[in-house]
Amino acid sequence: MNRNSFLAKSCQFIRVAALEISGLRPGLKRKAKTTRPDLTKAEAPATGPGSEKYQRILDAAVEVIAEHGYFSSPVSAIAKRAGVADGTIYLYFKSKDDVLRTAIDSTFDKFHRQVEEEFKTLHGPREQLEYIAQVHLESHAVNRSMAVLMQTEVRQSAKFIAEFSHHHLVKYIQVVREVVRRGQQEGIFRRDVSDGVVAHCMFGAIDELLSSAVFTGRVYDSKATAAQVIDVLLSGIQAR
Amino acid sequence: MNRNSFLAKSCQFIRVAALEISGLRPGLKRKAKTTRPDLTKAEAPATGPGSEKYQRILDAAVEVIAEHGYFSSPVSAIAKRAGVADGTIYLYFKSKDDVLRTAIDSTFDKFHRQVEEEFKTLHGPREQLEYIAQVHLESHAVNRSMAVLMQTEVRQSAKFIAEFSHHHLVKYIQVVREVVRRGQQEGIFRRDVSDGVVAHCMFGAIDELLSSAVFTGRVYDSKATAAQVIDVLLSGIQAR
DNA sequence: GGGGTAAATGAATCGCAATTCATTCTTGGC
DNA sequence: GCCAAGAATGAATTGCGATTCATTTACCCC
Repeated sequence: MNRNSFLAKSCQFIRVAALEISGLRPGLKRKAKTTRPDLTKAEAPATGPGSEKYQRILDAAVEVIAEHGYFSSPVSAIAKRAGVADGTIYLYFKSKDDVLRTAIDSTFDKFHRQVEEEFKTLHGPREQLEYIAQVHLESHAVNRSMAVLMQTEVRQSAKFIAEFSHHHLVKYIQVVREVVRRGQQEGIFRRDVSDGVVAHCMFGAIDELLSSAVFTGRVYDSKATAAQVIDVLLSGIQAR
Repeated sequence: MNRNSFLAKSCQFIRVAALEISGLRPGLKRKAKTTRPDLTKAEAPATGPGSEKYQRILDAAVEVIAEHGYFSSPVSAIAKRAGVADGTIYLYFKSKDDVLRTAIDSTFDKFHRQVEEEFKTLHGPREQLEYIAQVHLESHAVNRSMAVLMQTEVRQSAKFIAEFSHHHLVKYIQVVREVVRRGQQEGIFRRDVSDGVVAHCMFGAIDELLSSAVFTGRVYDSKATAAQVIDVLLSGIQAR
């Protein structure tokens, strides 16, 4: 058996077909004529991180890789889904690795920025933990493909993924630990359990809920579920 | 960059060298002469699941895949680690997939048998949950490579892995849910949280602790950690 | 010690897929 | 309309790696 025989080979034509119809395939696009002239590298450069094609490739990569996994997703499949030629991807990214890395990085960055922003107005350990849990659980609804990717590829042992994505996870845990520690100092959380253990428990519990939702395709009410998880966890760690 | 450039190419010679020295390499083995005659297919058939070589290949596969990941582990690397020729692997297994599948299956089976056995004498929801948590956390110490494998490959999106390993996870969750439900009926656990949410939280929390231990290489006291996790969880779900 | 059987070997096959690059298209200025 | 310059293309290159199979080796029985 060769290594791709377990790949579902279909399903991709749908989106490509959609692109064809909407006239976004290169060589067919005509309507974009007005978008470039008026903004001179201030907004959307032709090439580079800001361009529309750059984003399209990233999105396509996330979708394809979520469906088939990194190693079972040929660059050609990503290119096809994005509606560009294989070689075009290398005008925007250094390598196949680089596409995945970029996608994951930007998602984590967005998460951290969001949390950081909210923390400015949201004090109180309990509320902060609730907020994190909720955003984490909501990621499913925000971008299902990305959620799948996070559940599957981020834990890969492939060195290049493991190394850089580890930083992001550590950062998440770090944030939760600090909140927990502060709660302990303020006397609202019990002090006889390690903040590290609590942080990992929280991350793990939420991640597993998300994971199960992702794999079974089940949909849930992220607010209600987050509330339950946090309720159990906080009841478990509140000072008596 | 080609797809294996991130592979560490070394480290493998150590075990192979050990095999060479101990004379286990085929063509060098002489001492095994007495082991076969006296047991006529009752104990260790030459080929087949019981044989020593079969097990050696499985172990080698687990180690190599834990180090490099499934898709970055050529069959030739597994063969080398096991001290057999590439082709030999296909005398014992249908394909590369089959080797991994077998390894994972047997580990899960062992876990479930162990839990089932212990449940015969261990009644009481609290004790049962504690036991599961402990065995789960101990898996790290029992076989580190296998623990790494479980953390990395089982969650792969590669269809052939996802499909069959999903059953095992579902079974784990099922067992925990039943214990929780019984606890709720007996009135020791609160009834306003879903048994499913609790089960996923427990699995997720433990799995994440394990995962972090596996990735950071940190060692911990599995009994003490299990106690903390279960303490938090049970405090969180105990009836008030 | 010879012959048959089973096990093991590893070089050769065959197909796939990352990356490159010579060629073609597009565009904006003249 | 014509001409660079920059984008985009996709066929060709290249190398890897799963699997096969003709050949070799080990072992047993007579």
